Amino acid sequence: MRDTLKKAGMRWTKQRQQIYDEIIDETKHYTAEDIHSKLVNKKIFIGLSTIYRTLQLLEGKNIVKRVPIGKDATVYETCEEESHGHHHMHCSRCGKILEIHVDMLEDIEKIIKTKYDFTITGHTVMFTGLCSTCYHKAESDSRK
Amino acid sequence: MRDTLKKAGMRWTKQRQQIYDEIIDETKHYTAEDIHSKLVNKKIFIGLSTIYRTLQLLEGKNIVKRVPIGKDATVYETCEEESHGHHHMHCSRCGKILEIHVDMLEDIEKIIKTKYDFTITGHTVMFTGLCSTCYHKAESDSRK
DNA sequence: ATGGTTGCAAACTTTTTGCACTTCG
DNA sequence: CGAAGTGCAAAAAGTTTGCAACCAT
Repeated sequence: MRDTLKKAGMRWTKQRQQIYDEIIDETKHYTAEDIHSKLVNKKIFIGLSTIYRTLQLLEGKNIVKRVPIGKDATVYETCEEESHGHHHMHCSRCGKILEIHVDMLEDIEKIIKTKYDFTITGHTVMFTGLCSTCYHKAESDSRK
Repeated sequence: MRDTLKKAGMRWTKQRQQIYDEIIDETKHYTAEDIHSKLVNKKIFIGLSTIYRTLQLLEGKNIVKRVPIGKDATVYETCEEESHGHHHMHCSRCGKILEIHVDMLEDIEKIIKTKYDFTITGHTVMFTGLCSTCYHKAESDSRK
């Protein structure tokens, strides 16, 4: 990331390093607010606007990407190095987000390239439904 | 839609009818604002908040669904009756949204049910990349 | 030195909410 | 009639922006 930014003539600042530290080991999803409060907990004070600006920057550089979760704030996740990674399942009852690790889109992407001449650089898949727990709860609710 | 709402003990009002008329024949995407201004153009005045409330309601009833497009406002589309329908491709250069009509997730959904016991009721797929036009433009740009 | 970067506060946008009034059933 | 729905205006919530000070290179 440091090199990517430098190559683009941008600077590697203390703030960017600190944001980077927050999101790099992160397998989870986060909003600008999330990062801000995690830093505040560590007594590190960075302006919220800096975080917004940094996330936008990193999105443009394909270091983070938005995930279509959360109807209020913009949720991001750190892009994975290898291949295409995981997908999401969103339980419409409890709101939980689960990750799926199933290889699935490789073949489809080839078809799309052939059929539509669209060059794919990334994708987001979100399944909606009921997680195991909620599915069973919903069943027993309906028996009442 | 009328029956769906009535069954849930909700009322079929003039406003809901008018919003319904706007979105039903719609193959496109729309925001609350879009619907509002289309109605205003037809000299129909409905409070914006009513539209927000209605869209939320319809989302819960699976009549419309959000699509992860547009970083500013919430974009919806009307759910399709049959099967699972289409998916989206978002060109990161020109911003155009293209629709893909490729059957793809049926098999994967079965796998997910078995592997994760997650009951899928819908899904959203968004591919990011370059459309044919932009891909060729980008190529020639890099030769300059 | 110089131009990208930050912090702060103010501005903006989108979405939500309280409440009195209206309307469907 | 009574409960659900609407409109309006005010409030929230999230995000962006202008600008002076700051600091990597």
